[in-house]
Amino acid sequence: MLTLPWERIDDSSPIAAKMAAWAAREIIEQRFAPGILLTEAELAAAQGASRTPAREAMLQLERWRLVRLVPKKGAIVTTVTGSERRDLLAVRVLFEVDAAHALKSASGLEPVAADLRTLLDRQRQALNAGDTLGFASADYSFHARIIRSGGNAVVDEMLTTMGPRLARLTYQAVIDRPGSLDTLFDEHAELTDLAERSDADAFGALIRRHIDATHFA
Amino acid sequence: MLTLPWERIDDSSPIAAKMAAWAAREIIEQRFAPGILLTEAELAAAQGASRTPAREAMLQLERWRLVRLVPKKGAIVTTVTGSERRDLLAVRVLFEVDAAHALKSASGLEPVAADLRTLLDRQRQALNAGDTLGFASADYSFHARIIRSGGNAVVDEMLTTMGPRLARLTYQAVIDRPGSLDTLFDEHAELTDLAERSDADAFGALIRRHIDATHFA
DNA sequence: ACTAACAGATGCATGCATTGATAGATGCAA
DNA sequence: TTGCATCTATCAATGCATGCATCTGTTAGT
Repeated sequence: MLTLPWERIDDSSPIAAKMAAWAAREIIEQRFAPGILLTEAELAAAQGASRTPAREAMLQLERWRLVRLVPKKGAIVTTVTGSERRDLLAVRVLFEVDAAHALKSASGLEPVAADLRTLLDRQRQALNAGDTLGFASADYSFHARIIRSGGNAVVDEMLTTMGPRLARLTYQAVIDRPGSLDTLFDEHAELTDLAERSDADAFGALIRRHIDATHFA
Repeated sequence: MLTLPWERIDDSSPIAAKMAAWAAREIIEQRFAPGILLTEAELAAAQGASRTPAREAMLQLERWRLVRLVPKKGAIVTTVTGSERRDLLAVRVLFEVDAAHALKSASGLEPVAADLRTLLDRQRQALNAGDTLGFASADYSFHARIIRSGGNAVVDEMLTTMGPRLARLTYQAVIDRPGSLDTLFDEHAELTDLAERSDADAFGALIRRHIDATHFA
């Protein structure tokens, strides 16, 4: 279903994957603050494992751009800058619009609509429960569902890589500007409506406006 | 300059990076054939190092999708499928068209044109010298220069990740259909011309046609 | 201010346990 | 007796732990 790392970890997952998912959540939920230095030894100790999987987890975290690896020094938790937000969301919207375009000349939006409705509900439930990370995850899944419908495997891979970063953005949007959530919900609902009516052009146009309203208001 | 891995390795690079770059070339130049099984020990022995950096290199190779990592078994060199080609180039063209669009409303195409001319020469020289990988690398740089001009850091990252895969595609196009190179050259030259004339619309349109002609003829 | 020693962290090597595949042996049925 | 399925022992490769060397930033001392 193209979910976020911490949603697909179970007990049998490799330790490295567990540690990466755990650390990603720590960073996104700001228990590891931007700027602080993480070490392999710390990570290993925190998870009761050795440095080897910890190192592997560090590489993952760097791939997700949640930390910046400084040779012979450590891993510094990154700050979400304005330009990162802009660039990241520009790519997401690029993928979304492209997927919407692909859908128009293919199977249509109907198969997607039901899933979007479900994911929208999940978002609302998470928010009501005060589960900010759950909300961010559901928001990611909502957009991922649209993009995935384009059927491009390479796009899928890239979106998966972007996942934790996108979740981090949404998490911060919820924390920093809770008022923007109403708009977000309205637009997601509208997107779902348009999907149900298979209006791909309006769908694409709304996606563009949606980004601006939610993250750059 | 946004180059390929084996172009930015020097003696002081980490062993893991060296091994990954070396193995990537072995795969792209088909000394490691699709389907064969690579092991960490092999890689380590071939480079006179231990398994630890070899493992790290394996993770890179998997990220580049040059191998598929099978747990407790090894790394299988992937095959370039038709769908991979389609999806990969679809993403490249998506980035290119977007970059061209961004340029139109920004600084214009002129600053890019000179670089494209240089890279086009590099392609021709590599081909004359029978340096197929050099040709593929220059081709990548040509497209990368266009995309990078869009100024989106996230796009840059993704393109970098795609680099070895794109080089592999071009390498195989040269090997399999050398006749297609004339078309490729003509179109790259035409793109350069359009860039010099700052005709962004024609530029974008030609990019789309270019992909089809080179890789799906 | 400059230098030198120190401490902490990575980079890399290596050893051990675990696991998945495979070849060979074994037993049973036709 | 031969063919086939199954079971087992072995082996190769990873997953992980750990130890040592190297490098970098810092701090104490002159």
